[in-house]
Amino acid sequence: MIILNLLKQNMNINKLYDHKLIENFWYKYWINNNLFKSIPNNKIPYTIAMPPPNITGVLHMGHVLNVTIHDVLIRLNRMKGHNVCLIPGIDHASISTEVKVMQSLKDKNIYKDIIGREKFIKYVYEWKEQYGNIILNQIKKLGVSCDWDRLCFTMDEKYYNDVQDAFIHLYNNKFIYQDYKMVYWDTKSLNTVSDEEIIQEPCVNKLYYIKYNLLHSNKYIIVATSRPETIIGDVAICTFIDNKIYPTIKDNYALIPLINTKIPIICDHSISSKFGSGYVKITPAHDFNDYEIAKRHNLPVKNILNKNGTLNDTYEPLNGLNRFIARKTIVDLLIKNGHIIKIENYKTFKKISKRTNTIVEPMITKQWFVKMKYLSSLCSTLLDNNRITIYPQKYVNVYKNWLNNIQDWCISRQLWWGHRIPIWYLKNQKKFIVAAKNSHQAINLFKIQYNIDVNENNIEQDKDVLDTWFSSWLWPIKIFSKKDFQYYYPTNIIITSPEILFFWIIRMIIAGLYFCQEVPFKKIYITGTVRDKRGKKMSKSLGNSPDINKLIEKYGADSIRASIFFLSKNNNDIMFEESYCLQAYSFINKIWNSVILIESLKSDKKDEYHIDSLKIIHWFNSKINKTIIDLNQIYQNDNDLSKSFVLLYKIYKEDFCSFYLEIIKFYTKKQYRYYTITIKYLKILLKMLHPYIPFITEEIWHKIGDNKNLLNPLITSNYPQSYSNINNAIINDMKNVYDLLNKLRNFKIKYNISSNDRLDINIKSLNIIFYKKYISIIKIFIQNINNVFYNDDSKKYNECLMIKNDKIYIDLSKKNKIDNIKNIDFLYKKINILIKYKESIKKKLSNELFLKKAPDNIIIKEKKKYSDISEKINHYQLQIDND
RNA sequence: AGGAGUAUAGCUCAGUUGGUUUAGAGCAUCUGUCUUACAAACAGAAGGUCAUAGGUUCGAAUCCUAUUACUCCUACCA
Repeated sequence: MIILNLLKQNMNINKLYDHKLIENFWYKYWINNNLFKSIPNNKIPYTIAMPPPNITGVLHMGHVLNVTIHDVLIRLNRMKGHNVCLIPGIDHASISTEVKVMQSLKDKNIYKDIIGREKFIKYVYEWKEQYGNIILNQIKKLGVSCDWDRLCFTMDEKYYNDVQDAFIHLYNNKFIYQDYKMVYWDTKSLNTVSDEEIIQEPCVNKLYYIKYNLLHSNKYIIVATSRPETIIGDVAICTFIDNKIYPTIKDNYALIPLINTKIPIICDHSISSKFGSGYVKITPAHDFNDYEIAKRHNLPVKNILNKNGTLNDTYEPLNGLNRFIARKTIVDLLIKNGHIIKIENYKTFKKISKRTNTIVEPMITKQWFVKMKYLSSLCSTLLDNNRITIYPQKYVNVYKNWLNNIQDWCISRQLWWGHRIPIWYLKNQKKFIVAAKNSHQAINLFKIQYNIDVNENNIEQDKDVLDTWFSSWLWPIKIFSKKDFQYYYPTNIIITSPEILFFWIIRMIIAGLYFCQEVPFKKIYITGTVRDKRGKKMSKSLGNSPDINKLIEKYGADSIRASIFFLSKNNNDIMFEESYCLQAYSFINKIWNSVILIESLKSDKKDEYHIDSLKIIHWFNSKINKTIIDLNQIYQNDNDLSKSFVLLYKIYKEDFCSFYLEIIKFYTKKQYRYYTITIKYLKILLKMLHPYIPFITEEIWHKIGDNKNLLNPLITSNYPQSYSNINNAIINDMKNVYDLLNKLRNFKIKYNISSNDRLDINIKSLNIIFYKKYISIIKIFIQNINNVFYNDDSKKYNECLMIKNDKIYIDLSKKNKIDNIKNIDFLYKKINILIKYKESIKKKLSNELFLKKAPDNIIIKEKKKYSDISEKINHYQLQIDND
């Protein structure tokens, strides 16, 4: 048998769909014929600015999801006659790029601090040339129809300029200010470090319980700390809110051990009663949480560390000591003076700089901020006025929550790769500041604003660069030329993942409103997150995303795109596993094979239909029109692309292949011709499927009918409109035919009826017309049916099927009867279920309150149900009795 | 710690304003079938106390409250 299979496969090998060949061909064709290109014209535009992936990126499943949704919407709207424009881009990604390039330079023994800023930037550009396009090529492989001529990079000259303009504009309008912020500091490289450059390692640390005496009493309080050397920087003692002892000590002061400085005792909601002693020392200069508390309580900030990690002169015995040696020294002193009550071990994390392997130190630094209060108020009414809609709805609350709690935005980063902050200082006199794009402008401004004459040599530009988001928040407003902006802006939709709703989406809206007085997009479409089978988010760093190139190679881009929609239901998270591609792959295979069948229907003869087959043609006509309408409804309402794709999957696989084609195939054998009408339906189906699976549909489009010319590709064809009325009666009829078929197939299996058996049946029904109309179709699927009698009382065989209230008697006299006991068991099981159901309805109907309060139509329905069920039970009971 | 979300078949999810549903799909499972487009196919079967506990109602998977578990975002662990 296996050999036979192999033989068959080999014979059909040229019939197999070769996705690699076909996908490459069509992408090239689309590009070469400028079919993705968009130029302003008199059509209505449909524009999407694609979220620019990082240049450090490699395509992972999350991108595939995002990018595919983009392309489906774009292809759909292109076919619907819009002037569509999908703008691709890449993001310079300051931090991750700088870290990545530093890493690669480190292997060559090159260090950025040694080679200097200019040379380093040169290396970054070299790196970008080499690796920056990987992700774009992968996007192309997926078939995404971007206008590649509009490719935009956040470090392009024009974009760079725009970012600087935005900063200067905000600065001149007093939205940008300088303030202190706590950041992590690398004491060895003397630089700030970002979260991405920090490794967290679990470790066991010591927790010291230290006695602080009170000033106006002989009591004391115990404070737990892991960093005893910082007690000399204490400015307060803090306890939790419900501490019952607090009222008795709140007007008192605590004395710092050894140095005996008096500090106030406060309480704050951020302190937990469960950890440590319930009292915390507040050292604002050296701890993130303490810094926040100090700000809330107006406490001073007392720095005790030098930038290289040694202690300063706050307390003479520790002056100049390394922070870890200082800890030992002060612990010894505290023990000697009886201030240490106990020392405990506890599990925590230490944060280590990837650059130098030293433990990082919280440090207060001067940074640039954007005032957000007024800016965020610009978007407060957008949702209520429907200027922007969010899909799915569940993110509306998240959006509002973010907007209400928005904090000022720290936009400076101590890096070299990125947009350099356009601020100029007078050397050695930092209080003279101007915002300017270049030294030339700066010199002028110093003269105008401060009346100071300066030259290139005594001014300097701020060394830091801007947060990457400060460039990407301008994305939708700065990717167009001035002329194009009028035409394309605002864009129609933004498609993105939930985690950057705050970082990016809200900020883009703010920028759009502030700089252009118009929202940047009308709809926010939030996709799910792609996870692996264990629920972990798929990402590069975890390495749990499958290699997309390999997946495309194996299954084809169409399959990968389709599987996204099989999985992404309701925009929920996707648990991805490679095996899920198989369903989509077999669907593609199915489509290809169905076309082989359809092409075999081709004939020179004039079309001529068998009278019975017209029903199926009319039915499919209604069905396809209904699908067109249903799809349009989905596209108009919420763009739940998974729902629409599954609808298409079902009509193609179940209605078209399993039903329509099976019947057509049957009549074709009898020399009737159905090619033209079938091609008409196929074309409509291809059009509707094209946005999801563009390659195979385009290929088939050119292989069928009279369409064998490349001048009329599917990608730019017109999207199908509903063209005739929907006959709901026939759709309903066919559903009943389907039910009947199921019952008969069941019956066949139960009674072990072989395909050679020919059986007579007698149908007793009030609706004989229905059976007479469709019996020819039923016979195609159930070839066992021999003579059919209607309401013939002389023919009442024992075996009987109940369908609704119709009875279909089947003569099994020519056939061995099946095992009676088994059959009776089955019938009893059925009766039991029905009796249970009957009871529940009886209970309902005998409930007076139900009869009094429930609406009439419900009561009538329940009564009808009751009588129907009673009859069914009787019917089954009768069968048992007869056996 | 704050905010949001989810809980329905082995898995991924539907389930319209509470009553046409005896809670449905698709995968996976099991059974049957080489059938001239497709065995990566076709046909069939089995599988569920709708997370738990209360409440509202004539009637709850659906509305309300509490609990539990998980996920995400933000901020963190003295």
